[in-house]
Amino acid sequence: MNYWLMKSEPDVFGVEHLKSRPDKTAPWDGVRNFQARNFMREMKRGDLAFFYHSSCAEPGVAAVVKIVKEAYPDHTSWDKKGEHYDARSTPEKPYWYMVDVKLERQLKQPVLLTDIKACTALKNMRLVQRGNRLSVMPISEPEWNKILELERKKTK
DNA sequence: GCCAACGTTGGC
DNA sequence: GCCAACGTTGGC
Repeated sequence: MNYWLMKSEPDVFGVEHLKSRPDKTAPWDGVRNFQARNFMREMKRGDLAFFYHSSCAEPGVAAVVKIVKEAYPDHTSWDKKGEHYDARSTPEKPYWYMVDVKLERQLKQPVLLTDIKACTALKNMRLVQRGNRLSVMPISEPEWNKILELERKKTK
């Protein structure tokens, strides 16, 4: 099993949106970055990911989600009227992919970016390295556990 | 295949 | 809203 972190802007699609979806499940569409796409294609059903809120007042990990459907073509890429349209992608030759995620649980207290930055054990995370802009990234098991530990500490 | 210009991300 | 840092594009 692998661990991941996936970023989304809560104003556009946050944990609250996911929660309100049928079966608390939604496609992770709109990723238009090769590295992020490739990571999504490596995801396996049952993998866990942190749902990270970016570009907001308090950026940080807000929830745990589970990958419930492995990578399949992102149909928003051939919707000409949509925001995520890309002429290179067609149903015959898809260019971009997405996975389905299901809300596992919302964190009792979000683990904020400031918390993560303050934690020496998490120094090597891609998330906190300079100029990081990747929206989907792998996380090591120790890092995964450390973040959950930070959650427990905050909840106390 | 290099690299400048451009657009985007995302924290502050 | 600013701007640093990065990925992508396109001219050569």
